[in-house]
Amino acid sequence: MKKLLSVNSIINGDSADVLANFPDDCIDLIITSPPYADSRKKTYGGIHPDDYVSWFLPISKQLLRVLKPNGTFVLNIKEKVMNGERHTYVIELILEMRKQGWLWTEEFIWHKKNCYPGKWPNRFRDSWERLLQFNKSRHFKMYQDEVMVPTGKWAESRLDNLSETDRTRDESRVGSGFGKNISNWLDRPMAYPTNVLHMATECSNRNHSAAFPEALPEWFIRLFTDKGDVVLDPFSGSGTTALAAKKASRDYIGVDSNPEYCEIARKRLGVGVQRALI
Amino acid sequence: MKKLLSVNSIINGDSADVLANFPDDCIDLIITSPPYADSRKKTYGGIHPDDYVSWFLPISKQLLRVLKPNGTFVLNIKEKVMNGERHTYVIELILEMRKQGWLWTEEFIWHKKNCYPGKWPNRFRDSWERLLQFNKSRHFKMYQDEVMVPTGKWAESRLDNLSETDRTRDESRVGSGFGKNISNWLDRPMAYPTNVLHMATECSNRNHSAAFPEALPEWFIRLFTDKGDVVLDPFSGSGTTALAAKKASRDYIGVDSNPEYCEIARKRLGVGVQRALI
DNA sequence: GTTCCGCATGAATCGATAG
DNA sequence: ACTATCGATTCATGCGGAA
Repeated sequence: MKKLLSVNSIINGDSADVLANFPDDCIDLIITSPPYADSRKKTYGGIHPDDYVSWFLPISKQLLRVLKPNGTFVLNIKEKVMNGERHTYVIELILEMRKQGWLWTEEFIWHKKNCYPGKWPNRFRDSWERLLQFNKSRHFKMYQDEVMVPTGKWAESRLDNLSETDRTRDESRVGSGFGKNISNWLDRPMAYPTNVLHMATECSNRNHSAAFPEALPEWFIRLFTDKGDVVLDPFSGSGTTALAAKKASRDYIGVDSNPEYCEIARKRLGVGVQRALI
Repeated sequence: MKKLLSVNSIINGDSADVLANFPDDCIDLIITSPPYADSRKKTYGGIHPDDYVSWFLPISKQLLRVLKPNGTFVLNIKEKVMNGERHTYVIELILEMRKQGWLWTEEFIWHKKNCYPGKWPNRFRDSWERLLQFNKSRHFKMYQDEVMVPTGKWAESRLDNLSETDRTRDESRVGSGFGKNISNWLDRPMAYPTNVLHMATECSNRNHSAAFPEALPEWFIRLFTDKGDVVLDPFSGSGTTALAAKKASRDYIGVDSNPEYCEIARKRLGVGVQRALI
């Protein structure tokens, strides 16, 4: 039976099941922030940390199958604290995914500049998350020029004509790799970024829990795909990844088990249900 | 046989052997940056990544024994790239150390603002390292007030008259949590830091190559110890940890297998060989 | 005394070449 | 085939000398 791929749509269903109907090697970039262990119970059912790896492995197996050989999988994840310790399910997951055939190419750090407030006697606020990069082969697409940033303070301090306000505003843009007035940068020296991304979390009070800021998938989409490529988010939630893909003229596929989230995502994307054959 | 502890000294020898002669529960804080896998071949012999875990476990076993129940172990480490992938020895080490009885309390990120330059087709510059916090029990000493930092907005609003150079210097102090002119901060709002530390590596030191900047051990020493406590670095190298401990009025013990590094460290510390019984 | 600029210096990584 | 060595690439920082 010929398998079908629904492009530019948000599909309601369990990721493992939905992905099983996708053909092989059809996705250019997977970027997702899966439900964290034992959190968001109301919407996803709450996977216990001890069960997290065995829950995720069937999905990552499908992801490996549907990803093109030169594609990339970016997994946003962070381990919970349990009994005063960081749980080990994330690092166990890395080891198990490598056994499935994934290459663990890199670990980016997402530094959340405005992380959740709070105070505990034995731990500071958690202001970073992992962005694990997995690949199917060592030869994957990467367009580094798309995410270049202005050089650091060393160079900026020698640009006398900039006002302090301008400089501050520009610095805040450095993290995302691109602002709305890129023209300001055209005459500035540019450098390649590092594997630490400085991005503030979006604290919008929508009906859904915002997993990550739009700038995050946008950055990886520009880095790892061409226009017209297919971007998949197997836990699309409110559709941030899909929206970033659409804005960047990429095709998107979102999958989520929660029908209400799917509706919210479709509204944000301004689409009904479209189907296309490949 | 009663075991002896040499306080305020740099001991030349293999860590596992030297530590075996320490009494139980005598160290308040261990902070170290062990030789990274397959690097610094000339001075340490170069441990192959595949052998790293089995090489380190006997040492971590001794460290667990000599650490006080309310003490802390901070391990600075980062995995190498091998065959296009991040090697897994660090995350395997975490799992194995937990089997030894260590609690993996937290993972701090050291964001190296001035990381090594370079360009590759499939990877950006690596600008962060892990600072793994291990403990013997859930009830460890922690003095959060000692590392509070000024809140973010002050630079823009209150210090407009400062030159860019001055401001840059002040900002660089923020990462360490304390500068030489703390008086400047006294009237500013202070906040607790997060688990991301922004520190530049010290790159222009002539005689010795320090693994990490002095501000790094200084920060953890203030956070996890009282004055008079004993700080151990089982891979002391040029003695940066010991120097930070001495400046903070803590006792120190450094161990290094390289006699020349031991001499450099002793010179920096301004000591010969002192022995003290406990 | 400031400010500005030049320069050396890194816990790096890849791909090609040589044994 | 598999390992060891080498050249090319690249940029934030702090120091020292100059304006």
